[in-house]
Amino acid sequence: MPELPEVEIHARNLRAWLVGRRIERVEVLDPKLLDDPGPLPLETAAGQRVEAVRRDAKYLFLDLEGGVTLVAHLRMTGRFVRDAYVAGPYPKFSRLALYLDSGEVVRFEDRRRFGRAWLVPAGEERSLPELRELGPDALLQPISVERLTEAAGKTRRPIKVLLMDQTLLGGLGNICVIEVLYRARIAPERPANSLTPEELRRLAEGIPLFLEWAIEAQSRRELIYLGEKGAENVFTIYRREGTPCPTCGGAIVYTTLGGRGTYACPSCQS
DNA sequence: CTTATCCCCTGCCGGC
DNA sequence: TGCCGGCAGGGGATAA
Repeated sequence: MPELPEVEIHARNLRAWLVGRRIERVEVLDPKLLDDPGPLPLETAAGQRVEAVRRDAKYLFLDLEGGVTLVAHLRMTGRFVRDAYVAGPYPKFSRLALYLDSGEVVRFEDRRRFGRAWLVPAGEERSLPELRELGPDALLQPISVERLTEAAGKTRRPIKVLLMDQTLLGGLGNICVIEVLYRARIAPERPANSLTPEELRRLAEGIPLFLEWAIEAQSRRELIYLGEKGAENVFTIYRREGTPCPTCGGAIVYTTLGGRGTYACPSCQS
């Protein structure tokens, strides 16, 4: 269930696998992937060489030589994998297959089928309705204290909900926000307009630092999403209800906020 | 306009 | 063991 760090790791993998390779054939294995259709049929990508792979927020972009870009979002359970070509049925949950001139296949797997892909003319990815209001990338264009202060001052929404709003800044999801708020010692339910200048400064500075850390931490082994077999929880408080806070030793508590599971240390975060 | 709730899907886990 | 509710790191649509 990827957020910016996991999507960034995907971008690095895809860059190594795809740049300079030609996509010989495109096979859409689950039409649900195209439920919200883009301007061009995905199969148009066939025969084209991959020039670059980019990431913006939680979106991936494959720039192809023919002046088109394949845009993908992993949603909750999507992932790209690479295999040597073998004949026979696809592994379960395969939604898209890109056959490469190297004899390899890059597949998109997605258990819950929320993932989406679109093909757009180069430079026009922002014309997709979903990307039209997307805010600046949380890592590549870190939010300034001034902009965060301005946005926070305008709303009583909990700060956790505000930070997950992709129109303010793109890339943070449930885990990132939980961990960033813990590091900044701010309670998730605090109304955004109640934060002090010092707290807003800690937050703005802490976001890119956490993202860098999370990318590094999760690059160290194979990327397996939490909840799947073999997953390792590298995070400090996420999914650690009842375990001792590493700072004060008190118990981490679980609540819900905006319909999402939330973890916090009530004595360290206020 | 903002904010809260529901929905899309499927698998897994814990409790009974 | 079997069933069932609850939950899951996404975002959009809809209702208030």
